[in-house]
Amino acid sequence: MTTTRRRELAPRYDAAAVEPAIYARWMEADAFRPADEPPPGAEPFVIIQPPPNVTGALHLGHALTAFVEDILVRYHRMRGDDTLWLPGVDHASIGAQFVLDRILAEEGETRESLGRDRYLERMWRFMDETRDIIGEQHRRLGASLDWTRLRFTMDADSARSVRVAFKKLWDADLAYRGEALVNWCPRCRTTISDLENVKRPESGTLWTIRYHLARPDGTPDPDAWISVATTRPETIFGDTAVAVHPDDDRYRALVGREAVLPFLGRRLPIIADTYVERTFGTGAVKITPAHDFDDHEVAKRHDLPMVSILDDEARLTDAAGAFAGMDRFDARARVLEQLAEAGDLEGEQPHEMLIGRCDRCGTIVEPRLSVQWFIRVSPLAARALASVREGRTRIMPAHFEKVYAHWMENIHDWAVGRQLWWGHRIPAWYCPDGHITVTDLVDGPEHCDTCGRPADELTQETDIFDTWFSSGLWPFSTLGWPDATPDLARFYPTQVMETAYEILFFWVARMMMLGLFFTDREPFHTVYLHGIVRDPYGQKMSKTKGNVVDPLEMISDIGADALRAALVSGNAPGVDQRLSDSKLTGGRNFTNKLWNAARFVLGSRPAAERAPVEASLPVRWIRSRLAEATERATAQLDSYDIGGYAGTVHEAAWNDYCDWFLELAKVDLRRADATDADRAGTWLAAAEGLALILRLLHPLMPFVTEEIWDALGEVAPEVTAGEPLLIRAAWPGAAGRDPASERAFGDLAAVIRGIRNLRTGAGTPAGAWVPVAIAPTDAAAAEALRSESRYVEALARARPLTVRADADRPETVAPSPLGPAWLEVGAPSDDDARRRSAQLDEVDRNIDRVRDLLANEAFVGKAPPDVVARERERLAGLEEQRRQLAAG
RNA sequence: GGGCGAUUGGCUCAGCUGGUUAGAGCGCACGGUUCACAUCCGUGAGGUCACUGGUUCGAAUCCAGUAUCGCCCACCA
Repeated sequence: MTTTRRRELAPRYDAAAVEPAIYARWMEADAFRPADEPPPGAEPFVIIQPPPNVTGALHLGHALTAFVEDILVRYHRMRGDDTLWLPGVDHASIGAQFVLDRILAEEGETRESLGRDRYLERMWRFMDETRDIIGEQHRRLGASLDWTRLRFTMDADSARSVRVAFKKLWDADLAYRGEALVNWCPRCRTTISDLENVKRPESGTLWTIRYHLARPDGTPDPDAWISVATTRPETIFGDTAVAVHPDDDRYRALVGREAVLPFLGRRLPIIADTYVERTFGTGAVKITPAHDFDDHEVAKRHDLPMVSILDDEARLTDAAGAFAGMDRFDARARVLEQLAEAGDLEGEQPHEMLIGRCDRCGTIVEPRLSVQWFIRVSPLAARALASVREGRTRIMPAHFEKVYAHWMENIHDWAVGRQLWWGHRIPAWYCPDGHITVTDLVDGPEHCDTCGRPADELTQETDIFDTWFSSGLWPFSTLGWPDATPDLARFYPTQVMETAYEILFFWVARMMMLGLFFTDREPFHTVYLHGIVRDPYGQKMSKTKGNVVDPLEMISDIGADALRAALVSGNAPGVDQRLSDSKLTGGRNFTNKLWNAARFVLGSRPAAERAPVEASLPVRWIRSRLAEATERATAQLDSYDIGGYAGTVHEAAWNDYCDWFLELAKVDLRRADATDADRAGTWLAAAEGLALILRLLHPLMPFVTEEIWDALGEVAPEVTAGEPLLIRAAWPGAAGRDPASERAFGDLAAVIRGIRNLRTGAGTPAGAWVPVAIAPTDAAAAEALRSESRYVEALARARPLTVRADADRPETVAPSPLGPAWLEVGAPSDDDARRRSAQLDEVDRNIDRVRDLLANEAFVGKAPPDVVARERERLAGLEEQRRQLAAG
């Protein structure tokens, strides 16, 4: 005699207590780390985590990224793939400096007061304080990252990858130093990329200013002028020409003459260029080559001088004469004032325009001429584009491939230098003779590559790299590149890059370009882009709007599993989603449902030994249904349809297993005439079903499933295969479909639904037992009804259930494939009659439709045979329904 | 100015390469304190799939155009 073991699950699931304990158990079991050797024959499955910023507090975007990746990783791990999910943290140079500068300000220090070395020391201390925070937050999400491989973009290995990469680019003539116009943030005091220069419409003013024409002696003619329109009068000091459209009759005579620049008296040629819009402003444009991208192009075409007038903090330089030292906006006011006094301010009007602001600090960005390091990207972009065009890397959703292509085709050289301190310093050294030496040696070059001058006469470049340069190497630098490490051989190229579509250009494009150049392989074969998580009204979440949902708060409240279900359900790649309370509640309710189903199963084990027993129809049915769910879920995960997978397992668990199967199982567990073996068999099937559902659900809701698995394993190790940890359990196989049982049970369920329907129509109290009769359509139906009657009775609360001929049936029946069923109680009401006639009408409409379809020779002739056969079958079913409804 | 996407019941969204009577969750109505769960169960109402044409035996799905909304890119100072 064996004793039946039980383990009680708490009446309520306490996520806040369970989740940390489960995570600790996984860590203790070292469950996230791939085996030391790849399992024989196993396919690799590798995701390199997009490294969150070291300064970043966890937001829903991180959470969604982590959830999608964790689902894929847990799934592949269960499948036995050689699975690695590698975590990282990004040093976020400009972002980190922004944060540290604010802290320093509170301490009464500044970047300058500390100087580069002390500033960096301070930064490293700051890093030590903050580096682990984001990882800890990811652990609360349930992210099963291999923490033993945690990487930081500023660690020594990354630094070497960066140096080696840059040296290779330099040697291949893909890195160069040159003068160009760049976006300058006067507050961060660095160059920023086009992508970091965020342009938004703002209201400004368009001023009209008179530039007097030059008389032969070079002095301004008080009676002749050309009026130019500008939104930035302070740039006047940098003007080197005035441009008009070549076909503009108003100005044709002036082309070739000269105007005089106010304040400075510089003579400006009046040139013709098609860049000028005749209809805008006055049709004449002041050309400021050093502070405007368009003007810069014009200047290059016309060989104009370029005069820089702004310093690092956007104060005017000596080039502005008396205005030198003035802030750009103060200067604007003074310039306007003085022009007005001189009578040369002709007019002003409000003007809507695009203003570029620094993505980081919001300061208005200033185009500025400077000498910078660039990456020549066109050859890199060509390869990166071909990889996607030719399908070696797929982007999901697919329409982003067009966006990607468009960007790659119009790409400009990448200004990679940043005038910041926190980051990887560009490994270039200058010799007094002007030679440049680039090296990947950690201590710098031994001598000038060109003239051999010793190292102590060389000076290193002070600029650092754009953060995205080290990020662009991430898929392989994290695995040991440039060394041929075992990890690199084993895990590269990776499989999936999952990230927000917002950083397709920032990051994905750069990884593609650099990955192909350095490794000759696409760094991943699938790019999964997720959308933005918005508030219930479709607004972007932001601190200033106060509509931010904090994932950690949600986790304390409803648990990580619930948040995962809420965020992932119904989510499609590339589509923004609105996160509402009802979704979050839905996630919480689902964990609760699962918990309670498990409580029921664990608590209802009959005190009997397991014995072989013929499986009941519900048991055969649920096995088949779960096999089908497994098949679908597997296909959906294989095709990265995460939302679809969540829907599939949700429906299988809640609808099929809980609402139908467990109710049916109760019938057999509780009926008085069941044998011990029957009960044991039913319970075992329920436990097996639960175990299967736990496996299917584990990637979505790892904590609650793991906790239930633990309890289930104690009670019934035979269904958990003795595997103590669900995270290590095998993903189920999809075999076991049983169409005959599905069909048989489908018929029975139709009878049950029909009777429930009649009850509601008749206003029968839900708890009341009602006598029901059913007239089987044939002998097989009669047999089915008799052998399965107990299920119909219990689920429809129909007792007694009589199976007999329909001689005495009333008009109101519930038609079903097994025959019409009716309540043997009370007299038919008016409602009944209305229902019946509505039902008849609908059936008739459908019969007509299908008959017409089948009478259409074009349909029968051209539609595939299986479609025609299906319609024939449907017609037969409808006609049977009609017979049953009408016979009364 | 270019490009991309969206438009499906009150709300949020699924509906892949065209093939049952277009689905789900929430909300709503009605009925339920049956010993897993009221964070639940059962039943139901509610949609001419934005509009107009076209292709097809068959269109929410493919094509063209229109309208509205959203996003990205871009050199009107």
